[in-house]
Amino acid sequence: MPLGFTNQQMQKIDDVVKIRRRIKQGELLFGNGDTFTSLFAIRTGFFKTSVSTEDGREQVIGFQMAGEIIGLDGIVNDLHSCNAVALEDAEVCVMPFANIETLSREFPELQRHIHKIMSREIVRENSVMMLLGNMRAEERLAGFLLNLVQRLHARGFSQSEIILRMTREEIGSYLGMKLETVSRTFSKFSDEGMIEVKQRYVHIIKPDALKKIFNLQTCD
Amino acid sequence: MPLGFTNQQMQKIDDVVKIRRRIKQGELLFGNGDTFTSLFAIRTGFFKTSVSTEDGREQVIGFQMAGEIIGLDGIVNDLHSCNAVALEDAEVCVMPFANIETLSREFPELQRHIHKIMSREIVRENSVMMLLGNMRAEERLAGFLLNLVQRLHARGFSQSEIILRMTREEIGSYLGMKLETVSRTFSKFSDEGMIEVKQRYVHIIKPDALKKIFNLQTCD
DNA sequence: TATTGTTTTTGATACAAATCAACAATAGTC
DNA sequence: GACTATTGTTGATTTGTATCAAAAACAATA
Repeated sequence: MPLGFTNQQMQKIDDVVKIRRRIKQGELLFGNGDTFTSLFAIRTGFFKTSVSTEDGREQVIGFQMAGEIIGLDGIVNDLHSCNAVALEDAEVCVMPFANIETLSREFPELQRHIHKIMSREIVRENSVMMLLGNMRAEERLAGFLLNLVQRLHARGFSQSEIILRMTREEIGSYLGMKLETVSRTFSKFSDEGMIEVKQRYVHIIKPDALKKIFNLQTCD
Repeated sequence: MPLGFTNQQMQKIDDVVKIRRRIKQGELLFGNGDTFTSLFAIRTGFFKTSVSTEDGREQVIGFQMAGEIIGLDGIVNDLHSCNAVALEDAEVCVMPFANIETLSREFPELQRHIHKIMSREIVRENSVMMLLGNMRAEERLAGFLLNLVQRLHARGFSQSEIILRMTREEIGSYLGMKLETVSRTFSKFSDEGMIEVKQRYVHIIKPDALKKIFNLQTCD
């Protein structure tokens, strides 16, 4: 949340954010078709969001962690159009969107904040489209790992070690590849000494090598 | 624009929208790194938006037509992170975002409208991610054609005939495939009597067959 | 009308990733 | 601890799309 509010203002904002909800691992926070009333701010835990085709194929559209906002998809039609599943026990703030709108008419800083959150999500999805449309398996996985550590590091976790919260299949769905390819690519990075992998544990030994794969795959 | 405003309100809103700008075919409306000040409402013409990797690969992230809003990517960092190029001579309304924010604090309907526009873009990108991550060339092209006629039809154009504004290469970039594959897939649809193609002209003869390819590729 | 450049189509071949399959490692349960 | 289900790894093979290449269609310009 942005700073620069008076105590009275903070009180009003706190009121919007006071309802909490706990979600157990594997549970659905909201699903495709659910009526939309609230955005959710993740306090603790880890989520995946996904959409599905009629014939049952799932596309993971994002992995979200503490401090991130989910549910923005529901605003346009007052219905959610994706599923949000907790990948570990989680707690969220339930923020009724009507209240957010009212408050953000009162507080320009909050209004600006909401706009930035939505714009950030659009920009994020743009780069996922680049990843899915133009990159090869190694580039995708390198980009995925770099993005994940960067976000975890920003939250005070290690710069080089990750415990993955998702399966190979979920990573594959997000990256547009099959779980076997994810596994093989992990093994390849490991064989080349760039990372150390033991199931869900990943240690990034040569971040620069990953960066090189990610953004200049053609050179060198 | 939504209805339900008084004359005085409409006047204020009109003021935000009164600056026009003409963009010739091939010209850039805004580019990656440009400072963001305004959203653009397309009055006439057709745009593509795209992002690029350092090594020069381009990913088309959308094709936009009259009535659609572009520039939302710029809000988060006050910098544009994609390029918007006119694919035919175009005219846009330049809408300074600071004014939009001020006005939308005053008019809840406008505020709601802005939120819906951003949410709609997020939902659109979700379905593009599904397309890029999970679908095969035929499904992608079928989906692309159906989406395009649907949007054109909503604007009063034919339900079955399209003049494409973009090259095979641009379609391919959007759909995550090479121009040759786009061309071959067009030819395949044509051979099967589902569409008639002559360069940029496309006549959709069997929309149901395309729909079948698009959403139940595995069945049948 | 001829000329040049761009876009599109089509064919032959190569390759990255999918698929099919078997097994290993781990987690969860009785 | 044994047993089952889930998840992950690795190998062999297939396949869809990319790549390379050439020609055809079309657009722009002289």
